Amino acid sequence: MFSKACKYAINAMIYISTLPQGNDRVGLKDISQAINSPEAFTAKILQILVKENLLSSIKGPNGGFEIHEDARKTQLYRIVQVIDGDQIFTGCALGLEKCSEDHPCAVHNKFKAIREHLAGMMMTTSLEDMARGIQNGTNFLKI
Amino acid sequence: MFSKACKYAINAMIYISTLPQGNDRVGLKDISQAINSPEAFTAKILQILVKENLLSSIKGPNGGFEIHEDARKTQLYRIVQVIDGDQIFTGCALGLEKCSEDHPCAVHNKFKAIREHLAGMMMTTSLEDMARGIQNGTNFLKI
DNA sequence: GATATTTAAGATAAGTTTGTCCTTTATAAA
DNA sequence: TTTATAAAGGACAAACTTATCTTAAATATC
Repeated sequence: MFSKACKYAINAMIYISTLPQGNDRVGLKDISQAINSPEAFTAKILQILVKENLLSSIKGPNGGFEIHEDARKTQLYRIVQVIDGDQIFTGCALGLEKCSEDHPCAVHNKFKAIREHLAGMMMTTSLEDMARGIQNGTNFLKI
Repeated sequence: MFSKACKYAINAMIYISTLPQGNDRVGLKDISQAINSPEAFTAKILQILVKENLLSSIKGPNGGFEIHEDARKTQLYRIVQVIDGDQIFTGCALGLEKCSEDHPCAVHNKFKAIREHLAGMMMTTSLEDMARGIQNGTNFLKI
């Protein structure tokens, strides 16, 4: 469904969103430990998120990553879009280059519903929402 | 969502299912042309489907691939399972090794619905069903 | 039985994703 | 101003997927 990079991105962003605002600066090491991901690879992914302004970073001692108030409202849809592209939301399930209502692949209609279900859910789910489940111990970021 | 191998497998199986029963033997060349796929790679995928008895093959002159009556009732679910495994139907969306009701990932519940939607659809859709859309020109296998 | 045809199987190559390592840049603190 | 720390960036390596090529095996036709 999602690439590993994308899974790391989502978990990392949710993790940072669980930290108290204003006191949420956290280093790479902590992040990759919290989500059980390879450190250097995670760094690359965070770089992309920083460039896309979904996350901010501070270099130097006591540096790290922070996620600001607005960014905590980021939808999961946006993270997938930035890391994996939106192929999963818009692409043809059977790989036809030009799959459309006028020229539908074999499963076009059946998949439309699923894609819409997925996109809708991802579009209406924010980091904030997900962070809540982690904070109260209902949901988990690793193992 | 699905690997290329899996997309080729589904399209190939649907294509063979569109041919009239009893007169449905078709060669690799025709298949890969009908679904616009690389010939040698398609051959590898068909080999797997033959081994799994979803398809039968005949070597030699006038050889090719055939799909028997029962096999036309094969569900798309089965093809995905054979080519990609059932990770997509059962695996954790965020990559947790042990994601479950008791130890759910951040999106566990929201994804459950989508996975069930997908699995249900794939489980209730057969090659036969899809072949009909191709036969009457409503749906397409390439471009 | 010899020949031609077609799938099976194995080796290998190309491309992509995942992962690591090393150097550079920024910056806080001494 | 120097030093230490942490992210950024580039190069490279490993693993996996996709794709190709060559040889082997099976079989229909002559």
